[in-house]
Amino acid sequence: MSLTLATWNVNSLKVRLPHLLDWLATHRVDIVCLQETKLVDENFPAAALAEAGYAARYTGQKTYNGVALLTRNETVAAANDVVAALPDFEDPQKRLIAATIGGLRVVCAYFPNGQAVGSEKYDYKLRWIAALTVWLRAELAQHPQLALAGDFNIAPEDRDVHDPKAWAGQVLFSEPEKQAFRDLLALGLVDSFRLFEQPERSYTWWDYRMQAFRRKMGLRIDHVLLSATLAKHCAACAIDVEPRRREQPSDHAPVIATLSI
DNA sequence: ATGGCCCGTAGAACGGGA
Repeated sequence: MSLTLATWNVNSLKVRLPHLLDWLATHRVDIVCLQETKLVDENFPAAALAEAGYAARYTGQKTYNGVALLTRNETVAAANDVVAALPDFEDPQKRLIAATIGGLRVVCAYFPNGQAVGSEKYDYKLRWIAALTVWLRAELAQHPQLALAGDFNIAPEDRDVHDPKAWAGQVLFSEPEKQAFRDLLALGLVDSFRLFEQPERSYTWWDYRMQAFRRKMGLRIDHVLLSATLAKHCAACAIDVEPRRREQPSDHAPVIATLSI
Protein backbone atom coordinates (compact mmCIF):
# COMPACT_ATOMS: atom_id res chain seq x y z
CA MET A 1 0.00 0.00 0.00
CA SER A 2 0.97 3.60 -0.47
CA LEU A 3 1.46 5.96 2.43
CA THR A 4 2.16 9.69 2.27
CA LEU A 5 4.16 11.64 4.81
CA ALA A 6 4.38 15.42 4.72
CA THR A 7 6.13 18.21 6.56
CA TRP A 8 4.93 21.80 6.68
CA ASN A 9 6.06 24.83 8.63
CA VAL A 10 2.72 26.62 8.93
CA ASN A 11 4.00 29.79 10.64
CA SER A 12 1.14 30.01 13.14
CA LEU A 13 -1.43 27.22 13.11
CA LYS A 14 -4.05 29.68 14.36
CA VAL A 15 -3.74 31.75 11.20
CA ARG A 16 -3.14 28.81 8.87
CA LEU A 17 -5.76 26.37 10.16
CA PRO A 18 -8.15 27.02 7.24
CA HIS A 19 -5.32 26.40 4.78
CA LEU A 20 -4.30 23.23 6.57
CA LEU A 21 -7.86 21.88 6.65
CA ASP A 22 -8.36 22.59 2.94
CA TRP A 23 -5.05 20.96 2.17
CA LEU A 24 -5.81 17.86 4.23
CA ALA A 25 -9.21 17.51 2.59
CA THR A 26 -7.74 17.55 -0.91
CA HIS A 27 -4.48 15.67 -0.34
CA ARG A 28 -5.50 13.18 2.35
CA VAL A 29 -1.91 12.86 3.51
CA ASP A 30 -1.52 10.03 6.02
CA ILE A 31 1.09 11.53 8.34
CA VAL A 32 1.75 15.25 8.71
CA CYS A 33 4.58 16.93 10.61
CA LEU A 34 3.85 20.55 11.50
CA GLN A 35 6.25 23.21 12.74
CA GLU A 36 5.84 26.69 14.18
CA THR A 37 2.35 26.08 15.49
CA LYS A 38 2.94 28.91 18.01
CA LEU A 39 0.18 27.59 20.26
CA VAL A 40 0.15 26.40 23.83
CA ASP A 41 -1.34 22.91 24.09
CA GLU A 42 -4.65 24.17 25.54
CA ASN A 43 -5.23 26.16 22.35
CA PHE A 44 -4.28 23.43 19.87
CA PRO A 45 -7.17 22.89 17.41
CA ALA A 46 -7.45 19.18 18.15
CA ALA A 47 -11.25 19.15 17.71
CA ALA A 48 -11.17 20.73 14.25
CA LEU A 49 -8.51 18.26 13.15
CA ALA A 50 -10.45 15.33 14.62
CA GLU A 51 -13.45 16.53 12.63
CA ALA A 52 -11.22 16.38 9.56
CA GLY A 53 -10.27 12.80 10.40
CA TYR A 54 -6.88 13.37 11.99
CA ALA A 55 -5.54 12.58 15.43
CA ALA A 56 -2.91 14.97 16.72
CA ARG A 57 0.02 14.76 19.10
CA TYR A 58 1.63 18.09 19.86
CA THR A 59 3.86 20.12 22.09
CA GLY A 60 3.74 23.89 21.98
CA GLN A 61 4.49 27.13 23.75
CA LYS A 62 3.38 30.73 23.68
CA THR A 63 4.45 32.84 20.69
CA TYR A 64 7.31 30.71 19.38
CA ASN A 65 8.10 27.24 18.03
CA GLY A 66 5.66 24.37 18.60
CA VAL A 67 5.45 21.09 16.66
CA ALA A 68 2.73 18.53 15.96
CA LEU A 69 2.25 15.10 14.41
CA LEU A 70 -1.04 14.36 12.65
CA THR A 71 -2.21 10.88 11.70
CA ARG A 72 -5.12 10.12 9.42
CA ASN A 73 -7.44 7.86 11.37
CA GLU A 74 -8.78 5.94 8.37
CA THR A 75 -5.40 4.90 7.04
CA VAL A 76 -2.69 4.74 9.69
CA ALA A 77 -2.30 3.47 13.22
CA ALA A 78 -2.42 5.81 16.18
CA ALA A 79 0.81 7.45 17.32
CA ASN A 80 2.53 5.55 20.11
CA ASP A 81 5.65 5.98 22.21
CA VAL A 82 5.54 9.74 21.87
CA VAL A 83 8.67 11.69 22.73
CA ALA A 84 8.03 15.44 23.00
CA ALA A 85 11.56 16.76 23.48
CA LEU A 86 15.17 15.85 22.85
CA PRO A 87 16.32 13.69 25.75
CA ASP A 88 19.57 14.79 27.40
CA PHE A 89 19.26 18.33 26.08
CA GLU A 90 17.90 20.94 28.44
CA ASP A 91 15.69 23.13 26.26
CA PRO A 92 12.55 25.14 27.00
CA GLN A 93 11.90 25.51 23.26
CA LYS A 94 9.34 23.10 21.81
CA ARG A 95 11.06 21.86 18.70
CA LEU A 96 10.69 18.09 18.53
CA ILE A 97 8.00 15.46 18.64
CA ALA A 98 8.45 11.84 17.66
CA ALA A 99 6.15 8.84 17.63
CA THR A 100 5.77 5.33 16.30
CA ILE A 101 2.99 5.03 13.74
CA GLY A 102 2.42 1.45 12.70
CA GLY A 103 5.94 0.17 12.11
CA LEU A 104 7.23 3.61 11.30
CA ARG A 105 9.22 5.89 13.62
CA VAL A 106 8.48 9.50 12.67
CA VAL A 107 10.52 12.39 14.02
CA CYS A 108 9.11 15.88 13.47
CA ALA A 109 11.70 18.59 14.04
CA TYR A 110 11.87 22.35 13.96
CA PHE A 111 15.58 23.16 13.85
CA PRO A 112 16.65 26.50 15.33
CA ASN A 113 17.03 29.32 12.83
CA GLY A 114 20.41 30.48 14.08
CA GLN A 115 19.78 34.17 13.34
CA ALA A 116 23.35 35.04 12.28
CA VAL A 117 26.62 33.16 12.00
CA GLY A 118 28.60 33.62 15.19
CA SER A 119 25.60 34.66 17.30
CA GLU A 120 24.49 32.94 20.48
CA LYS A 121 21.50 31.53 18.59
CA TYR A 122 23.79 30.12 15.92
CA ASP A 123 25.78 28.33 18.60
CA TYR A 124 22.54 27.00 20.07
CA LYS A 125 21.51 25.78 16.62
CA LEU A 126 24.68 23.75 16.17
CA ARG A 127 24.46 22.32 19.70
CA TRP A 128 20.80 21.43 19.18
CA ILE A 129 21.58 19.58 15.93
CA ALA A 130 24.50 17.78 17.57
CA ALA A 131 22.20 16.56 20.35
CA LEU A 132 19.59 15.51 17.77
CA THR A 133 22.24 13.56 15.89
CA VAL A 134 23.38 11.68 18.99
CA TRP A 135 19.80 10.83 19.90
CA LEU A 136 18.92 9.76 16.33
CA ARG A 137 21.79 7.30 16.22
CA ALA A 138 20.16 5.41 19.07
CA GLU A 139 16.66 5.79 17.58
CA LEU A 140 17.84 4.33 14.27
CA ALA A 141 19.35 1.35 16.06
CA GLN A 142 15.92 0.65 17.54
CA HIS A 143 13.78 1.65 14.57
CA PRO A 144 15.12 0.66 11.14
CA GLN A 145 12.12 2.33 9.51
CA LEU A 146 12.61 5.95 10.50
CA ALA A 147 11.72 9.29 8.93
CA LEU A 148 13.11 12.64 10.05
CA ALA A 149 10.90 15.38 8.64
CA GLY A 150 10.75 19.06 9.35
CA ASP A 151 12.10 22.54 8.94
CA PHE A 152 15.86 22.02 9.10
CA ASN A 153 16.71 25.66 8.48
CA ILE A 154 19.62 24.39 6.37
CA ALA A 155 19.97 24.49 2.60
CA PRO A 156 22.36 21.58 2.05
CA GLU A 157 23.71 22.31 -1.44
CA ASP A 158 24.20 25.11 -3.96
CA ARG A 159 21.22 23.91 -6.00
CA ASP A 160 19.03 24.42 -2.91
CA VAL A 161 19.70 28.18 -2.93
CA HIS A 162 18.51 30.68 -5.53
CA ASP A 163 21.76 32.67 -5.29
CA PRO A 164 24.44 30.53 -3.66
CA LYS A 165 27.13 33.20 -4.13
CA ALA A 166 25.11 35.78 -2.23
CA TRP A 167 24.21 33.26 0.48
CA ALA A 168 27.71 31.82 0.88
CA GLY A 169 28.69 31.81 4.54
CA GLN A 170 25.31 33.19 5.64
CA VAL A 171 23.12 31.54 8.24
CA LEU A 172 21.10 28.63 6.74
CA PHE A 173 23.93 28.08 4.24
CA SER A 174 27.15 28.26 6.25
CA GLU A 175 29.71 25.46 6.16
CA PRO A 176 29.18 24.29 9.76
CA GLU A 177 25.43 24.00 9.11
CA LYS A 178 25.96 22.10 5.88
CA GLN A 179 28.40 19.84 7.73
CA ALA A 180 25.79 19.22 10.42
CA PHE A 181 23.36 18.20 7.67
CA ARG A 182 25.94 15.80 6.23
CA ASP A 183 26.49 14.39 9.73
CA LEU A 184 22.79 13.52 9.79
CA LEU A 185 23.09 11.80 6.41
CA ALA A 186 26.12 9.91 7.75
CA LEU A 187 23.81 8.21 10.24
CA GLY A 188 22.39 6.41 7.24
CA LEU A 189 19.64 8.86 6.35
CA VAL A 190 18.74 9.73 2.78
CA ASP A 191 17.39 13.04 1.44
CA SER A 192 14.23 11.67 -0.18
CA PHE A 193 13.81 14.72 -2.42
CA ARG A 194 17.07 13.94 -4.21
CA LEU A 195 16.13 10.36 -4.94
CA PHE A 196 14.15 11.71 -7.88
CA GLU A 197 14.47 14.07 -10.82
CA GLN A 198 13.29 17.48 -9.68
CA PRO A 199 12.48 20.76 -11.36
CA GLU A 200 15.21 23.41 -11.32
CA ARG A 201 14.85 26.04 -8.63
CA SER A 202 12.95 23.75 -6.27
CA TYR A 203 12.58 25.52 -2.93
CA THR A 204 10.44 25.24 0.18
CA TRP A 205 10.78 28.74 1.62
CA TRP A 206 10.51 32.22 0.11
CA ASP A 207 10.84 35.50 1.96
CA TYR A 208 7.58 37.40 2.29
CA ARG A 209 9.40 40.48 1.03
CA MET A 210 10.58 41.45 -2.43
CA GLN A 211 8.03 39.25 -4.18
CA ALA A 212 10.52 36.47 -3.60
CA PHE A 213 8.05 33.69 -4.40
CA ARG A 214 7.03 35.15 -7.75
CA ARG A 215 10.69 35.66 -8.60
CA LYS A 216 11.63 32.11 -7.52
CA MET A 217 14.06 33.47 -4.94
CA GLY A 218 13.89 30.72 -2.36
CA LEU A 219 15.73 28.15 -0.32
CA ARG A 220 15.14 24.44 0.14
CA ILE A 221 15.32 24.13 3.92
CA ASP A 222 12.43 21.74 4.68
CA HIS A 223 13.32 18.10 4.26
CA VAL A 224 12.17 14.52 4.61
CA LEU A 225 15.11 12.26 5.45
CA LEU A 226 14.55 8.52 5.40
CA SER A 227 16.49 5.63 6.88
CA ALA A 228 18.09 3.38 4.26
CA THR A 229 15.46 0.71 4.92
CA LEU A 230 12.66 3.17 4.30
CA ALA A 231 14.32 4.95 1.40
CA LYS A 232 14.10 1.72 -0.61
CA HIS A 233 10.33 2.07 -0.41
CA CYS A 234 10.16 5.73 -1.32
CA ALA A 235 8.22 6.13 -4.56
CA ALA A 236 8.13 9.93 -4.79
CA CYS A 237 8.97 13.18 -3.08
CA ALA A 238 7.65 16.58 -4.10
CA ILE A 239 7.24 20.13 -2.91
CA ASP A 240 3.66 21.40 -3.11
CA VAL A 241 3.92 25.11 -3.93
CA GLU A 242 0.16 25.60 -4.29
CA PRO A 243 -0.47 26.69 -0.68
CA ARG A 244 2.23 29.37 -1.10
CA ARG A 245 0.14 30.94 -3.90
CA ARG A 246 -2.85 31.53 -1.63
CA GLU A 247 -3.80 34.70 0.19
CA GLN A 248 -2.06 35.01 3.55
CA PRO A 249 0.20 32.00 3.02
CA SER A 250 2.84 30.47 5.23
CA ASP A 251 6.27 31.42 3.91
CA HIS A 252 7.03 27.67 3.73
CA ALA A 253 5.59 25.10 1.32
CA PRO A 254 4.83 21.51 2.34
CA VAL A 255 6.99 18.59 1.20
CA ILE A 256 5.29 15.24 0.59
CA ALA A 257 7.05 11.87 0.42
CA THR A 258 5.23 8.78 -0.87
CA LEU A 259 6.18 5.41 0.61
CA SER A 260 5.18 2.04 -0.85
CA ILE A 261 4.99 -0.17 2.20
C1' DA B 1 21.47 50.95 -5.11
C1' DT B 2 18.51 49.84 -1.23
C1' DG B 3 14.94 47.35 0.58
C1' DG B 4 10.16 46.58 0.37
C1' DC B 5 6.83 41.05 5.08
C1' DC B 6 4.31 38.57 8.51
C1' DC B 7 3.08 36.86 13.27
C1' DG B 8 2.41 37.32 18.23
C1' DT B 9 2.21 40.21 22.01
C1' DA B 10 1.01 44.13 22.68
C1' DG B 11 -2.39 47.86 23.03
C1' DA B 12 3.00 50.84 20.37
C1' DA B 13 6.56 49.21 18.55
C1' DC B 14 9.45 45.19 18.73
C1' DG B 15 11.51 40.51 18.76
C1' DG B 16 11.86 36.73 15.79
C1' DG B 17 11.74 34.46 11.69
C1' DA B 18 14.86 33.11 7.39
